[in-house]
Amino acid sequence: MLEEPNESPMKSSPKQAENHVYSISDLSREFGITTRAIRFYEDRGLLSPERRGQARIYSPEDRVRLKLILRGKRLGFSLDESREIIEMYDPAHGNVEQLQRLLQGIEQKRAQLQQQLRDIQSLMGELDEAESRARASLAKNISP
Amino acid sequence: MLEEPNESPMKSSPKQAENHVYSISDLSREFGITTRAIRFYEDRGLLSPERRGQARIYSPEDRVRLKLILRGKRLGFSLDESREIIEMYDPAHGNVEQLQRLLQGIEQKRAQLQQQLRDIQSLMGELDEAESRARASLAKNISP
DNA sequence: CGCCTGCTTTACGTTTACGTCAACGTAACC
DNA sequence: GGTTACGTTGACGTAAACGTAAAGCAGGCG
Repeated sequence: MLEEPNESPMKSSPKQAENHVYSISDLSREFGITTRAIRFYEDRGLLSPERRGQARIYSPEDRVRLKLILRGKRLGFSLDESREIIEMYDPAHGNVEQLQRLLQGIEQKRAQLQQQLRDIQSLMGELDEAESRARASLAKNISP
Repeated sequence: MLEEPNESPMKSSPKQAENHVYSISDLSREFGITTRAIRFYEDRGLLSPERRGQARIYSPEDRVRLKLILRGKRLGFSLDESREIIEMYDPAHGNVEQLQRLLQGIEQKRAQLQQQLRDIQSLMGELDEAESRARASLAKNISP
């Protein structure tokens, strides 16, 4: 666990409520991924942690971003897609045209998610049927 | 469009209700994928169409399988995963032990789909928030 | 007959998302 | 001061899912 190098034993300058930080292996352990993967996400522009010398130090915000990346992976998104989605959160879009493109992107993602919802619904139903058939077949094979 | 070579002008032997078949380009057009992709799915064991000479001819069942593959892709499944799911449908599992492994696999997939559902729910909510912020920012920028 | 269209196989190339060393830096500790 | 733990930057390797020619066969047609 990465610890703050407190010069004095007192909590130095509690300027913010959360000054918790993570090392790269902290995050790799927590999420069950390799440090290589985390560095790769940084390479692809999805993370940009602070540095203490050479070492990366991750803020709680970085940790949230990582969670969003992994959620995106569970939904089958590419890293580029996840990056786009994450960029939809921060309000770094002053331009009107950009805001409209953002709204368009949001609408697109929403449509995709609705399609995924439909896909999941049908797959769930089909799994139910498959389970029924399997259970019936089991009952027949166990007590013939 | 691939047509049956009817020796006689009469519909020869209507032994089955559906004797519709598809060429590989029929399917590629219908689903907006390349023939290369379809052949690749066959190579990976997801399809096994009949042959008329060298040419592949696809039945309605093959077409359904292809639809299942593409649905799997939308959900972020690998071709191996999609193959496993498709194999859950057909009742080619006589052995009791295999049936139990099948039930296990079904349960696993169900858990994964439920996780995806949760992920989609939260992402949808976050998209709503992002849209609100964008609209607010737009209103501010348009009539300051 | 030659050409076109559609299909085939073979094979090498590409992108994504990392895995896997290698070689090195640094801080702690015994 | 050597070792151990953890970190770093390359650099090369790899699996998945195709893309992209290249070269050839089969049938229809003007």
